[in-house]
Amino acid sequence: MHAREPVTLRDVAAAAGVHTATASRALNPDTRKLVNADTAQRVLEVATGLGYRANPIARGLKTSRSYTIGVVVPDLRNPLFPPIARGIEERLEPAGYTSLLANTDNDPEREQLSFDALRARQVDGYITASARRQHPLLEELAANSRPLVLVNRATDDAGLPSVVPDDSDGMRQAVEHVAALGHRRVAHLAGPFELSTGVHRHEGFVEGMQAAGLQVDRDLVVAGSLFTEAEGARQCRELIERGREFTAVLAGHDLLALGCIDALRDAGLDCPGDVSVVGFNDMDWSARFSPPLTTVRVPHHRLGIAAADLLLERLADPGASIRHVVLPVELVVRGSTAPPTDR
Amino acid sequence: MHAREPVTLRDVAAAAGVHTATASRALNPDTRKLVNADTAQRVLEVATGLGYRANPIARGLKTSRSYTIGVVVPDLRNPLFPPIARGIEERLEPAGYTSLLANTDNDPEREQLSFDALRARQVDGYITASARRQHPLLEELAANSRPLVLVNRATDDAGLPSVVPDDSDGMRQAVEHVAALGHRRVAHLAGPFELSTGVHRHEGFVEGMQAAGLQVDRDLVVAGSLFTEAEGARQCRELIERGREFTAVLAGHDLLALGCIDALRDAGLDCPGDVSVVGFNDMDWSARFSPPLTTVRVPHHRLGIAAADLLLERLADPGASIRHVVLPVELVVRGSTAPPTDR
DNA sequence: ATGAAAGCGCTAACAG
DNA sequence: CTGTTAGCGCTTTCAT
Repeated sequence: MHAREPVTLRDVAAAAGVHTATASRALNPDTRKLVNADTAQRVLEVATGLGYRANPIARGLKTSRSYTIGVVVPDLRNPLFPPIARGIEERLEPAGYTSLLANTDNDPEREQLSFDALRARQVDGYITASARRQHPLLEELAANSRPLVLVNRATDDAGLPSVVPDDSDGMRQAVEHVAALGHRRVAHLAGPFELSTGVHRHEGFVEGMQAAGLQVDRDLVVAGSLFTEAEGARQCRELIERGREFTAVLAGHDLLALGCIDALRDAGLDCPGDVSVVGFNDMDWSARFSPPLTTVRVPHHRLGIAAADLLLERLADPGASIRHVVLPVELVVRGSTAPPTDR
Repeated sequence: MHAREPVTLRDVAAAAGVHTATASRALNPDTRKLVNADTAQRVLEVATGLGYRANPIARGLKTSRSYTIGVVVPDLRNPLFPPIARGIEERLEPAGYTSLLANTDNDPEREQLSFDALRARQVDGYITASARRQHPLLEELAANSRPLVLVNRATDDAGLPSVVPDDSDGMRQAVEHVAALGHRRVAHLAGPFELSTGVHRHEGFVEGMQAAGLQVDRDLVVAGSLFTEAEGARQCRELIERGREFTAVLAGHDLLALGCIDALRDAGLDCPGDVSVVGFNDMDWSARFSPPLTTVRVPHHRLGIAAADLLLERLADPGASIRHVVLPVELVVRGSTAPPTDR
């Protein structure tokens, strides 16, 4: 049986024969010690008996805390983000926080809207995966209101705590792999340079090439503006049109790699027969693709957990020092890479 | 420039030289006509000038409306749900509602928790994709509180509005396809029978077989308990162990189909060479799998939009009749099906 | 048409 | 240890 009308603190207090303030204190673990153990016990029992459920709205009005965390992702359909969101949720729940998810669609206007909506709902903090390297909105947000943690992508300014994968190392591993296979003409399909993932993977590419004693040909680096299959295909077509020879392509994202493989096929080139392709992220099902994708595995779920940890830390102690966590990544070799062949 | 402290209604009223009540009326489109047009105009200008943003928490306390919709999904990593969530969001946003996403992980306990959290946050309505055929929790929720709309999965009881794909028709199309290819020994990997998607697809299988003049062999129907790759593999192994001959497998979900293809391969059977496999949902990237998956396309995004429409309808008129929307689905033939061969 | 005042459910001083 | 009082920001009577 359930009450039709929500039972309020007043109801509990009345039923327990105490004042609402006492009931409030008894119900709140932090203030429970202020009240007689017997009374507290009785209030608790009455509360559960009545099915009392604190109204967080009312509480928030008073405390200006909502026990809600705003999680902002650029696109839920990009397969990296669900596991990140899941990790965040998983870590936040036991701490008593609920997460409110918002999608920005990579659109600055919608992003502004999302943050506004979240702020209006008095979220206690934010975790966002939508950071660009220059991002005044985020800096302003962090300066003027609640704690903010960056996940997956970071800003150039180190003023915001962040949890990111070791992007440059991942790309270095990718270069090392194709270099070991014997590739010398290696191309790079870069992600957007206004994103940390875009630049850091590019840096890793350059460093890796140097470490392998290979030359970076600027004509074999194509900048991208999005992390989508269509963009990967476009970049690959551009690469082909430039007319420079290449036998391996290192993409800054699995979706870029998939689009690239399509464009290669359209141009009559086989992967990995003619060209090896490496992705980045190890998105779900990438082992099932044709060919199975060689890629750099990013621990998205753990990225989410670590970001939630950082936020919880700052929520507990807003003055805590700003930490930057970098999680290791690992190359997963599958079927889209092979030794180069003459063609 | 941004104010450090949020600007409140009081600030606006003071700046406009009116009482808070007047400011409130001017700001709310529904009550604006109660106030002098000039005054209203002035208040509006001052409000935007000051960057005023109504505190929905305070408003909700009074009106018990939060302009937030709770969206409950069983698992964000199941690739159907992000597009559904996206569709919901897309439709809700212009209507002034924000959606709060919660994951249940297919766990009734977490589901209870999610609904509690949502209810506590005074959401104005719910859309859930977590319905089981018998689901007292949902019925109670709908009876006692805010409007609730079911999406993708429905309850047996028609008391709750719902938007679902035409599951039985989809499976009928799948049977027709393999029958036309010449298959006669057709197996079915069913989804959980406590879900509408599970039973309806099974019903469609039986009907389709009859329509094609084919016999349903009970040994060729394997019940499942989850929509995961591991479960699909388990079902497929069970099917093989039963020792009955079959040349086609119709799975109740793409993930089941993927697991099935794995198990087939482990048993030395090729898809589609030895056995044809059809999935259900047309999840993202299913054209890229090896082999590309023949499957039934479900319009997930539109499912979400329609569900949001239904909810908006009930929010506007709680007495409106309960509607049940069924969206058409369409078979997409790719590489996992082929004519049967002797083996 | 607008101001005054009360109150949504809860918590935080402040007394006692 | 517990009751009293006030008030979070807003909406809604009720007056005027």
